[in-house]
Amino acid sequence: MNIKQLLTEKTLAAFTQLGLPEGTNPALTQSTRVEFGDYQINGAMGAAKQLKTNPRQLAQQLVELLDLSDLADKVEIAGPGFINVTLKADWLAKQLSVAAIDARLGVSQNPAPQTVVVDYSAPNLAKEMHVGHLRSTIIGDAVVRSLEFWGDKVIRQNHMGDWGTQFGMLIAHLEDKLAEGVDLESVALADLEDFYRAAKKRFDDEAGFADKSRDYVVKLQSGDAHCQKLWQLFIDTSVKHSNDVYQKLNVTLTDADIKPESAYNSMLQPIVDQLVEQEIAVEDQGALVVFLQELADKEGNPSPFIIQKTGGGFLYATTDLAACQYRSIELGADRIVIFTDARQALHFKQVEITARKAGLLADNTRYDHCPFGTMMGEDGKPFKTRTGGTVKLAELLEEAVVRAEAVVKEKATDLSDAEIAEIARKVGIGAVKFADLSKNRTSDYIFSWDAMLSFEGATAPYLQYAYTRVRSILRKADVADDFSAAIVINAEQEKQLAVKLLRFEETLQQVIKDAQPNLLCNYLYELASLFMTFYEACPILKEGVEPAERNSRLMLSILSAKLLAQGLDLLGIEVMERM
RNA sequence: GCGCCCGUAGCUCAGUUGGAUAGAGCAACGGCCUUCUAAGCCGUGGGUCAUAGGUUCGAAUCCUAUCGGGCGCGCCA
Repeated sequence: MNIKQLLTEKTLAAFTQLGLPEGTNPALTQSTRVEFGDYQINGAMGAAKQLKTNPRQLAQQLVELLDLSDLADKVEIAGPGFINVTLKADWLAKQLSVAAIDARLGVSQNPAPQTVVVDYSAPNLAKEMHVGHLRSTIIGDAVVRSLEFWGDKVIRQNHMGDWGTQFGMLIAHLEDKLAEGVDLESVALADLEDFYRAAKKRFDDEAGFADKSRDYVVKLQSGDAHCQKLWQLFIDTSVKHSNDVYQKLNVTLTDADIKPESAYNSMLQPIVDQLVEQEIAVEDQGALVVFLQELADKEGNPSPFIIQKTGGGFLYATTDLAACQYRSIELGADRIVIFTDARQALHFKQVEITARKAGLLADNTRYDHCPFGTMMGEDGKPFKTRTGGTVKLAELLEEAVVRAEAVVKEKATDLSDAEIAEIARKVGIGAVKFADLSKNRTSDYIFSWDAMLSFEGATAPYLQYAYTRVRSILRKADVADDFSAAIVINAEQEKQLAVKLLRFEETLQQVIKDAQPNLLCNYLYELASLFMTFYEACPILKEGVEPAERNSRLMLSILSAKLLAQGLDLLGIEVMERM
């Protein structure tokens, strides 16, 4: 059930009857204030402007043509030409009855499933995952889950960085460590960050090490068996580390989704040759460059895009072009969605333009680079820890669980240690994820331990708590999930909750269209908040509640619980029976 | 120098394709637990939407300029 879509269709039909030009925007939105009803049609004003007629008169004509008698009990014209629609309680109740017993909770079936390639997480395997990787990983995963719930075919792509120049340095260092007889797992690669730092120090300070490193990159990329073997050891360990983090984060990525940079190796030379052949790339100062007039500055200087270095080396530009071809042509993607930070915006514009010119990206493949801001410290400057490093993601997650456990222990007295540990894990991880997922800004964002680990207010624990409150009632009432009863909406709190419950699909559509899970976070918070208000105001199992009212409210509670759990699951946040 | 993103309450942020009186949370203050879990609920205060122009019935949203922040601009990814 998508009320907005339903009303939009009806409004458009009335527009057509009025003889308005096709494509006139009905501008139908959720009402901004309760006293304006549930939905408002703002399109009459825009249309009147085009036709140079009186907006209120046009709105009047529109209202006469609009037949909303089955679902609305008020359709009023207000102000300069707003049309306010107030939904009928009976109609809402009927829709809710359907949704409550529906496996998809009232969300319609995707009429035209698409193949969507989603590129997210993409850690650099030379280093340990740090907090900067959080956004791409969990936003991407939330969008993936949403797309799959809607019914699209999703192909996850973890574009891991495993082929860069740092690997020469790491392999050289690893070789020396192994020669010293150091155990690989427990010592050498136990802490990837330390290992990287040690290698980097030698690269900067130790005579001959830098040359050896560069030599090893060339050997690695040209297929030297020894280098590849060492490299593989390193990659395996690093991937294992990433998998640990994914598991802790409740992220759906698996080894099957890994399509690292190295996987495109054999495609690079042919693509470069093709671009030269097509005269898209030209030689300039020894390198092969694509000059993009589309991104020229004011003076008309085209934007340069290097696809092959002097000396024949490839760059990430080349790899990303190969990824375009693989995803668009080979996988047949209708849409490619890439989650990286905003610093790469220009790069991906260059990739798209070049790939389209060269036919590496089909015309009917939509290419969405979804950027997000750079992470800043609490002082508003680029984020660094006191020691100048980064906060490890694994460390943040551990801290979250520890802090959550302290709170759970304080609040809950009748839970076993095992239950406490489980709740702390879900609450802690959920809090970290929700704190990040609920922000939309494409601008820079501030990393703060306290904000990340807050359990009060608009946080995951608030939503989880709302869920446990409903479950507690349902346990007490001893009703099954398929409990069915007539829904009657009387109280204002019931009405507000009812409308919100029926807006899940609207929200889901928006999340998918814009690749913005924060809209789902907002929705779920509002849903939980309205449930809390309903819970406080409308007794269910207390004495004096008529059976019909009790059962109706139980129905609202059941659907609230199901939607909260489903919505949180799309965000990769777990719920629990009690906390 | 050129380009991209951004500037909303003390702090962190929402604000749907331009809509009515700009909303939450935190912090502050005042209420609410003998009754469905107080990680909660109800209420109060707090804003020249960076600044100045412009477009129009209507601008936080669109355009221009200025100031401020971040980032990017050829052989790292």
